Amino acid sequence: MKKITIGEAARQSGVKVPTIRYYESIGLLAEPERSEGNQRSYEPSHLHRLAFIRHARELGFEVDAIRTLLALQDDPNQSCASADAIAKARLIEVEQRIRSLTALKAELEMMVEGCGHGRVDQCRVIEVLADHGQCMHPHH
Amino acid sequence: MKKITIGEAARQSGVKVPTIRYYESIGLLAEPERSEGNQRSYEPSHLHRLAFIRHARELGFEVDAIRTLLALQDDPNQSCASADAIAKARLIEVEQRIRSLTALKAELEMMVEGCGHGRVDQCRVIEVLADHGQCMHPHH
DNA sequence: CTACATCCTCTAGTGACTAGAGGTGCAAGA
DNA sequence: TCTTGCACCTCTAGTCACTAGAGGATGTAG
Repeated sequence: MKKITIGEAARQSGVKVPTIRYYESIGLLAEPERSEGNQRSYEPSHLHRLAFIRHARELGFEVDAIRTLLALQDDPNQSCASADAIAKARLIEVEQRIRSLTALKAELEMMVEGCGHGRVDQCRVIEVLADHGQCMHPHH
Repeated sequence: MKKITIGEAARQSGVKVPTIRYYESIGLLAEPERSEGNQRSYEPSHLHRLAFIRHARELGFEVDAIRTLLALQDDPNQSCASADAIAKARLIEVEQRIRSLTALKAELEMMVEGCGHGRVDQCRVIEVLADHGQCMHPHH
C-alpha cells in the first residue's frame, strides 16, 4: 500500500491542503484512514477523486454538480443523461458569460480609447460610467 | 425638493433595497437624511450615485475600484490617469477571462458531443473529467 | 534530543450581497 | 377612528468556495 500524507496528496493533486480538508468536511471526498497519531493517510483512490474534483472545478462546475457527477462515476451502469445535462447546462452558462464579457470588453475599450488622458472632467471612463445611456451595448 | 423613499430609489435605479442599505453601510453611498419616522429620504444626487455604482458593478468593477472612481468623479480637476488605469486593468481581466472561458467552452463542447447518451461507463463527460490528460486545451 | 516542518482542530474572515426575524411608519378604505 | 397591509427599520446570519490564523500535536532528520 502506498499511503500518503495530506501534504503529499496536495502536491500530487494540485489541490491545497486546507481545501482537501474542506472537501472532506462537505462530504465531497471520503474520509481517509488515520495514522496512529491521527494524521490522514490517503490512498490512490483519493487521488483520483481529487483529480476529478479539481478538473471539474476548473471547468467551473459547482460543488453540487460535482457531487452528482461523482455519484454517476461510481455507478457506471446508470444512464449518463444526468452527466450530459449537467455538462450542457454548464456549456450554456459559459456561452452566455462569453457573450456578456465580449459586450463588456467592447464597452471598456471604448472607454479606454476615449480617455484623452487629461483631466477627469473630460474623461470618458467616468463619463460613461455616470451615464449608461452612452453605452452602445445592450448587455445589461 | 423631490425626496424619495428607498423603495422608489430602488425602482428608479434598479438597485435592490437591501443592496442600497448595504452600499450605505460600507460607505459607498452617502447616508441620506431621515424622515420624522426615521425613514431614508433620497435626493437626485443619490440616484446619480446609485446609477454610477450600478453601471460600474455591471462592468465588473470591484467595490474598492468603484470607491476610487467615485472619488475621482468628485474632483474633476484631477488627472484621470487613475480612472484610465482602473479601466485598463479591468479590460485586461475581461480579455483574460474571455480567453479562458473560450477554452472551457471548447472542452465542454467536446465532452457533450462525445457523449453517446448511453451508459456512464461510455460517457465522455465523466471520462474527460476523470482524466485531465484527455483535455486538449492547456487552459489550466 | 532538539529543531523544525508538517500535521491536527477550530474559529473567523473574504466579497458582495441575500434572507429572515421582529418590530415601526404610513396611507387608504370602511 | 380603526384597521388592513405594504413599505420601512435594525440586526443577525447565511450564501459560495474557500483562505487565514491560533494554538497545539506529530513525525523526521541530524
